[in-house]
Amino acid sequence: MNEGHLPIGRFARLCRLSVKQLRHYDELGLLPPDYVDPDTGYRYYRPDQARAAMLIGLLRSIDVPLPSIGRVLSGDTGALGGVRDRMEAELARRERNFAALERILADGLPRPEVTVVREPARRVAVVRDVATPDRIGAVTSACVTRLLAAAGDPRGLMIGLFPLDLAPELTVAVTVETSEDVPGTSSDVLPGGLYASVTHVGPYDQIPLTAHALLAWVGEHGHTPEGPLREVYVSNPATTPQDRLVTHLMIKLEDPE
Amino acid sequence: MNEGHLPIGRFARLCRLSVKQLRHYDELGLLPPDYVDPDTGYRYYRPDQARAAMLIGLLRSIDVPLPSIGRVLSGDTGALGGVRDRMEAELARRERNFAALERILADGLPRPEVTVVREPARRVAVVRDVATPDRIGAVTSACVTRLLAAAGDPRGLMIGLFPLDLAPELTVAVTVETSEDVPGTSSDVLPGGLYASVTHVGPYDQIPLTAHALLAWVGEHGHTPEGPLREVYVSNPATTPQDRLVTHLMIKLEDPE
DNA sequence: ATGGAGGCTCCCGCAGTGGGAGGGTCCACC
DNA sequence: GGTGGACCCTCCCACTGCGGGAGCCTCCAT
Repeated sequence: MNEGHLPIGRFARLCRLSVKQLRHYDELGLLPPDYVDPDTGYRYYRPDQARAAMLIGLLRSIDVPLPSIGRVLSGDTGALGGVRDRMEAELARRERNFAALERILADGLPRPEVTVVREPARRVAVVRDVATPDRIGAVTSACVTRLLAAAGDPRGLMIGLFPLDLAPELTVAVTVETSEDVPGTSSDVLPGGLYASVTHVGPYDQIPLTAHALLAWVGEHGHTPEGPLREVYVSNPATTPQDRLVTHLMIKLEDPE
Repeated sequence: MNEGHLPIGRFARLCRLSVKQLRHYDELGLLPPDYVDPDTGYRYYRPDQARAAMLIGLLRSIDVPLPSIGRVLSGDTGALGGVRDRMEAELARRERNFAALERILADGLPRPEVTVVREPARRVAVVRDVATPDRIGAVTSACVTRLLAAAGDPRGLMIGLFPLDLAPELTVAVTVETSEDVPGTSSDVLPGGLYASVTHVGPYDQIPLTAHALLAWVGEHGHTPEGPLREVYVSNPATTPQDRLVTHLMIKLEDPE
């Protein structure tokens, strides 16, 4: 221990962290003091450790978890990239949800018109994939692309199928009505019967809001939803502005005995 | 307890929350079940509670704290606005810090050129205000506006003063050199002496990054910073693109004996 | 009547601190 | 060479918003 050493409080002020934080980072091995007095336990830092401390502070300010910070500090150059990707996704999610909140503030809680319709059974070509809840949008559009590639120019509307349980892993499917087998897809029959249906107008990433309202309606009217949620993509997203995209959301009701 | 009642698991699936969450919200009084069996403790929900449950879910998805959600649910119409404001500030902060991270990814940790300069004492007109850490930017520009209004067209550069300790409440000041008293401002003398100085080029909200680097330099060179951080606003933000804004950051060093 | 799904309470754990108790140390000033 | 006050130490508890699991009870369809 020599001249330049700083006790923890002074060092904390220098790098604008709290004493508690520094002790915690020491415990985790993120930023061990240069010297610890074996008798008193006093921590002493070298001033040039401030740079690392400030990097920690910056990364913390964008909510990078401490273990990732550890990886960055120990020279894992790839770690920063991963951090950035996660940040980006997180920011996007925040913005989406923020938009939903704005919508609620403007229009109040959505209570869209729900109708009960009788749907025929439909023979469809299906493309499936497994997604995590935050990647539903991306995986679904990938499925759409694959289905379009396989089925060519479809006559009917495409219908997305999404499980009601938002499990950590869920299988999404995109279908289109067809009379014959389509290579590269599997075939299936969507059951007919009574469906509760609601029309969502607006961007796809605000569908959950309307879907929730539909589920609430189903509950309030004493029905039990059955099977996956259907999304019928009425508009062409390539030619329709986001605000005008029309999607029918439908959920099968239990058969009236 | 009657027909329409749902046990917790079914209700959870309906409104896409976990059983744990519902129990938690019950404990907090956010969403008490319609009926609790006094013998078994079983919770039973009315289907029309799903709408409230989904509102909770939506608000949680944007990280609104449960107590705030409670206020919204109990009809505090102002609460949603407050929520939105906090969300907005939070998003802005994230974006700022994200930009800082991008910068670091691109350029590496900043290690700008620090020089030691001798500054004369300056007689200045001062406008002060108290800010919270996240409102420093706004409060500072308000001070600038007030100072400009009081001092007219200043000859010298404006200098901002910011305490080094980032306390929850801090006093920021904006000054401009003057030879006579300026009504509507207080007068002060900025001490002369040796300063560590660094030039920050870029948006004002990335100043903390460079400021930290300056502090780190000061520490590494065995100095002790003294007094507030100075920011000398060299560019005119009205006519300079953000990326080219030049600001000198300076911190007084202890007097060499 | 029985089995399995689903419910209950209670306790522990997480991350990343803040707060505080209870006690030892350092240092500047007298 | 004291002494007071600032500073440091280690523990422990609290928070938020849940998830996991133990150990037990209840509901309902067969």
